[in-house]
Amino acid sequence: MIDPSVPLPKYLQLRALLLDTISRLPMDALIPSERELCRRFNVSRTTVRQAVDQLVVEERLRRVPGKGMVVARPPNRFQSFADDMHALGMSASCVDLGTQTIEADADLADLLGTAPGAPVHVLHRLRLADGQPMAVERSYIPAALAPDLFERRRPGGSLFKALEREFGIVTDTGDQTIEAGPATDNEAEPLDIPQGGTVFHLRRRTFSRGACAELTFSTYRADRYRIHLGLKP
Amino acid sequence: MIDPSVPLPKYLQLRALLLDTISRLPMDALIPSERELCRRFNVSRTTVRQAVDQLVVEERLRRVPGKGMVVARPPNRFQSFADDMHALGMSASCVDLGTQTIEADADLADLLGTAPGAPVHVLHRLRLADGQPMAVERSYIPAALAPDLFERRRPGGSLFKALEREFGIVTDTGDQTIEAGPATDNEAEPLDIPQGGTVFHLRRRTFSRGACAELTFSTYRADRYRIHLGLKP
DNA sequence: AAGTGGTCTAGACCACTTT
DNA sequence: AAGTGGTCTAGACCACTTC
Repeated sequence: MIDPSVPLPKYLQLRALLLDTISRLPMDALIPSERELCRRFNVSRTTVRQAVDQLVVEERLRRVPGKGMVVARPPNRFQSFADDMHALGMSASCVDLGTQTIEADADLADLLGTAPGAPVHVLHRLRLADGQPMAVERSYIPAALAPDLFERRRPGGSLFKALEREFGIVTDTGDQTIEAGPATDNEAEPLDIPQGGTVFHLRRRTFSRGACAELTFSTYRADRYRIHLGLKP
Repeated sequence: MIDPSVPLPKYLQLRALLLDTISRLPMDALIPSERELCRRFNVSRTTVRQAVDQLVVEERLRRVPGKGMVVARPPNRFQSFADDMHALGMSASCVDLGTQTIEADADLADLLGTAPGAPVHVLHRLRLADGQPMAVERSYIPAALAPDLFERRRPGGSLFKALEREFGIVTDTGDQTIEAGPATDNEAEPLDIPQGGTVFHLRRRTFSRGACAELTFSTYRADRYRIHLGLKP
């Protein structure tokens, strides 16, 4: 199970094994005790605690003194559109408006951190909440990270889930800029709002292990949408 | 220095001592080595590492293998308006438009987590960037937390700094909602924009040890302002 | 009473940087 | 060569929960 000869430290090997176990378990499930893990993997308790500590920081496990360790809710993944709408009590749906694969120009390459001219997948979508238009989105994904994305992706499904399940890309950080202003005619039409109506312009990048995995420009109807953020120092 | 009889664990006592040291040191300063701290405070290396580990997670310290431990940049405090503007390359200033102390109505009490009728300080400010109006803000602070806030606060100075320095209130979490829409006449006038110009409406709450310390409604000119966010899962 | 996580000790060897 | 952080061991006692 744990190979002392492998260059990866024992506690990280153990963490990976625990993560695999956790992912198959329901929330609040009790996992084996620290001392039991020591016996089972033949490592010291310090090593077990080092592995567990990290999972606790990552909010995958909770310690319960006197009881044991239980599986915690998955950490806040980046808000998918569907989750976002459900939190507001609305149903979410999505219409694909088109896909293509282009070569990155200088600006796009700069934002994605790829070489200029590198192939990039583009996904154009209309987001609906309770059946009414809420946003239009244009997503860019470096083709090197997900070569046959459009063949493997379930149309209308979550882009994040496809990246994670089909290509093993788990996003870990991101950045976002938010602007507001009047909609252009091109934007107003699919959103079903008057020309010049107020919209949010969002630009979001999400990163996986230091590389930009996804760049999305969204235009949200400001009359229907409100952004909620939790802040941590 | 470290008292084994006190109920607080040694590693937390040590963490507090280190935090005090760190706060007086410039960024990238080298602090004593782990083994030196063991000798100096007469604790085991495990205990030292436990204290340091926490400060590393909190981004107050960085470890440099082979070198030592250095003071890291202070963690992202909540963006003060001044910091926000400086990041955009603009100078920031502030004009106090008035202060008063009121009794919380039901809505305000709900948002602040105080009892209805509890006294609340209100601070009304105009924010300027490069000398031009950028935002108007209305801040509410439970008077119980900062009784003589208006006597002790430096006019035009940072509210957060005053709460921290004068009342020991350090904010640890927060939430924020962002809307966009046309400005009302009341808002447009001090911001020096046309009636109906696009503005951001921000509502931010910051918490200190579980209690709301501050509630601020801001109206930002959308033609000059852009929101930047770092995202973590 | 037995088991759990929480804290703590006193060592050890490694890869790395500095001198 | 000396010092540093990174990893690891094999114990220990405590407060707590469960039986």
